[in-house]
Amino acid sequence: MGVSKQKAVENRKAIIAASEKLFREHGIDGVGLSALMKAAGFTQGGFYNHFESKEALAAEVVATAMGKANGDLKEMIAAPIEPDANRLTRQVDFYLSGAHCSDIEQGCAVAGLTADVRRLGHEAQLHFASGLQTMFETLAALVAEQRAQTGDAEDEARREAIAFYSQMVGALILSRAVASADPRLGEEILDANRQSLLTNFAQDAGQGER
Amino acid sequence: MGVSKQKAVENRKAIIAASEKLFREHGIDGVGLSALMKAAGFTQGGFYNHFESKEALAAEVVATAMGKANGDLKEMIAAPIEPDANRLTRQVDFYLSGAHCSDIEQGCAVAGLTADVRRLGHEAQLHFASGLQTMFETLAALVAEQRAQTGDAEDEARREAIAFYSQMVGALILSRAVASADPRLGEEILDANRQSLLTNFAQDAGQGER
DNA sequence: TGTACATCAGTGAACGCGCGTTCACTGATGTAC
DNA sequence: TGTACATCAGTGAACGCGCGTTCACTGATGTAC
Repeated sequence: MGVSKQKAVENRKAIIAASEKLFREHGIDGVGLSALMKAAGFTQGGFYNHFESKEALAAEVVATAMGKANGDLKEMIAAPIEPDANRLTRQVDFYLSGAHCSDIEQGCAVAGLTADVRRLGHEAQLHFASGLQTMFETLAALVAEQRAQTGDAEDEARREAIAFYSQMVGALILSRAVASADPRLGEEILDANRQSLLTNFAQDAGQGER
Repeated sequence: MGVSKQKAVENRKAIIAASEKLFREHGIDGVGLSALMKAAGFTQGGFYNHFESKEALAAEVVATAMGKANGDLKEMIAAPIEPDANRLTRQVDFYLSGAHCSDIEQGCAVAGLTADVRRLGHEAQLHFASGLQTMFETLAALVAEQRAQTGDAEDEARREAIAFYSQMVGALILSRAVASADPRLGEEILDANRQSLLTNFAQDAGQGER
């Protein structure tokens, strides 16, 4: 009831943030507007002061989630690292850790949203696709750097980056799908993929492709 | 209005079959019972003659879908093959084909259901996990056969099978997620993974895995 | 084999409920003079 | 700087709608005699 413009902008962000968590956990069809608004600390009627529809909110949620994921990745890459450490290895270890796997609300946005994106509106799908492009570009640079021989095979680096990321996402999603019914299998999936990824991408610097 | 027992059993199966397609396409929260029954050729009231609840139906759908997927895979493996052909290669080519990618309703049940399983009831999750176990076992045998040296490294074959399948599923799901918004990216994801999988799993028979 | 009756798959209307969305109302914020 | 008024974020009740589920009813199937 009477709120400064600045506060209104903050509140809008709070709705998006709360929605992202709930969407990831329960799916977009799995939460109602009243639950979203309540989680953000408001009553449901105010929703339409900020968004045109639930679908419009979903599009913004996807956009900010992808932006954040890309930001996090770039930050991690920019951070200093011990000279003999391997960034891809570190990325694998983090991504396929039990902690990341069980933290659906705050973990990787791609893994948390991929399954639902297909059923969202066009705008949300565009944001997702463009966010994924950025992610592949960042990872491709990382792979190229890892391979030392930067110049020659940019396409190859991108292909590897895509395959690398696809496997990570697949592993995480499968592991989460069985985590409750068969926790041991869930961990086994993470372990097997960690080992495979390290062997195929992170360690054999530029050796065995093709 | 009076139906033989045999016909009733058939009708029940028809409901499960129709539900599987609709669940995969729209998610379990995305279709109502009236749509499910209508797709199977009935009116909605009859649903509870066959199932205790929507959740119970979902559990049966997951069970039959996983059973069918495992049956298909085993059948494919049992089929004769030219002496120099590679079953894993053939599997990759099929799985990551554009046709399979766009056929969500009839394609791989795991890829079509994985994302929703986490939000289903316990029974459905159990069926999914046990179906996935079977799939891994079948694939591990295939990998072991491929590696020629069957005896020594059963664990290794299973690990590779899990990683192999995780990457395939991840690729398919990511590709589907962007297929509408960015079809070229969707195809690129399939291509990059196909190449990666062939390099890492199907071709270098028993060479580079520790 | 024929008749009488119980069963139960399928129908279609109805139930309460929560959904996404709309609306009249409020009052502090921000603006005009 | 002070006063008067428009704005608009937030409230809470209401809307129609489709959901999952229930129910009385139907009539061919299957059973008992």
